Amino acid sequence: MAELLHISEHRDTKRSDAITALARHSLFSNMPEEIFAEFSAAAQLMESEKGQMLFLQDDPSEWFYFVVSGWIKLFRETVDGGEAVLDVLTSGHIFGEAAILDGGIHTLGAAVVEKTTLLRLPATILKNAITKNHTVALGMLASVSRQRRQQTQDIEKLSLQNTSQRIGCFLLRMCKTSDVTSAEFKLPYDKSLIAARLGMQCETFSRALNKLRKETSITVKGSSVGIPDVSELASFSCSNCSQEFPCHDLH
Amino acid sequence: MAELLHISEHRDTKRSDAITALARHSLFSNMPEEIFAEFSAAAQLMESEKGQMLFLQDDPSEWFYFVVSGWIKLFRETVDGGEAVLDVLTSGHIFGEAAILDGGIHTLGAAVVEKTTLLRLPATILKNAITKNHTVALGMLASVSRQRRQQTQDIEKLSLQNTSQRIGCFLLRMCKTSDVTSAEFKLPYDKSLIAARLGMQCETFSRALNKLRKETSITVKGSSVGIPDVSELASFSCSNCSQEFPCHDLH
DNA sequence: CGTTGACTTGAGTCTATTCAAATCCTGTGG
DNA sequence: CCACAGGATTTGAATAGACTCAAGTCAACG
Repeated sequence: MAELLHISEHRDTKRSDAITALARHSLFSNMPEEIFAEFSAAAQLMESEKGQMLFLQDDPSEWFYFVVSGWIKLFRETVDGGEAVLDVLTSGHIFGEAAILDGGIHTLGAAVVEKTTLLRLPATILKNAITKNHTVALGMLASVSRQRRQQTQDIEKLSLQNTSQRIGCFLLRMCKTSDVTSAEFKLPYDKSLIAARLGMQCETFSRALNKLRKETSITVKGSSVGIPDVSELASFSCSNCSQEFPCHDLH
Repeated sequence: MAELLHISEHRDTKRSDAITALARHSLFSNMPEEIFAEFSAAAQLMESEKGQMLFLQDDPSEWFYFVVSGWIKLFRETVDGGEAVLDVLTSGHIFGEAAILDGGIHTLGAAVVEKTTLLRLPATILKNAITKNHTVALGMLASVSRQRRQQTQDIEKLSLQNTSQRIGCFLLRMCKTSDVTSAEFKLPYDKSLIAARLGMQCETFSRALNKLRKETSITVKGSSVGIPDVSELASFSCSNCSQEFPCHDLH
């Protein structure tokens, strides 16, 4: 029993840490305490393994989720097997909440990309909170607006940039601050998933990354990327962007 | 003076008709009367000619607009001359309002596509109304959500459908009701603009439309389109869609 | 050490683009 | 009412970009 107790204590710690993180999310941070308490009481900590489907497009929405750690992809699947990856999310982001505004039906599917810890929250609480409380409605409005801006950018990029440029912009978004001149980092998830997120095949990704390596001074070794001259990469990638570097990450 | 008076009376009639139409828009229809009165008092009737720019991307947002009649395109322009058309709007739609949620800066440009009558409304009134009034905030939330759904669909289509299929879906959306078996109509605006809206060149549009004509039973003569068998066109176009026909028009 | 999955490379193909030229349409001035 | 200029649309030819399928390489893991 001691062992179980210990595990349970550990789990409780994890859960309360997760709720602390949840409280920092912009949708929750301005929320009246008594409403946040509802979410906090109902939140369920979940550990999910790679490949698990959390919901599918057209499912009725019962829950929405907060990512504590790990990676989640949002996607749409077509009748004949195609898949479009609309977004890939990690710690600090919520997903599935938009269904509340879409007639209670998910417009995207969500799947676990690698071992992920989530908080699962009842959609009804959020739905009621939006209806009842002005502050929550404004928070939701800000959240949906951010998504709209992000999608606007994605459409622009799909329409106007070639594959190398899209990869270049993706790499630039990995550079945390906007005023760095050089950067080194690891790719956040599999190349094949990055390819899907950018709307290309993985073979095309591989070749386009090679082209980017030839035409700029970036280095790539496995998942390690070096960008010795950020502005050089920006001028290669963003000539077909409407925005100056940096293409802010709009999450 | 009689003539002037007559014109002025005519103009007043047009303006009040426009305001009646405005009142039917979902953002305004549930609004408290006293708030709607503010919009109604401030609304300015505008006649705009083809080519006029209403605002550009990155402009500070002072106004938003309601389309009384005509056509408006929303677009982004890149550094080196490319343009992505994000949407094309007509009677009954508003645009430019999203800037209120984007830091007061327009994320898209707006241009008149053909002679258009607009109501111009001060952004500050809407901004204040959203802040002050819960119902207005909920209306705005519904409006932004609709845009988000629409963009999600656009991204899916850009990622997964070829040019002929995208045109096919566009034609299907022209069929007003979802249960028709056949339809005849005129294209709503220039083919070159449809091409841009669907993310392709006009030459490509022309060829892809020919292909669609060869592979389905649709007829095209100038801007007149006949669809003798809607379900046939749907099965050609929507095999790469995640949704069953009809791809609802989400405006 | 072999297996598995991720990634890369090669070859061929297809789709959409570019540039150029022809054709169609429409509004306008005569 | 007609001829015509200018824009819209179509067509042709060549090209470029991305995709598919197949094969090979690499690295992690049991």
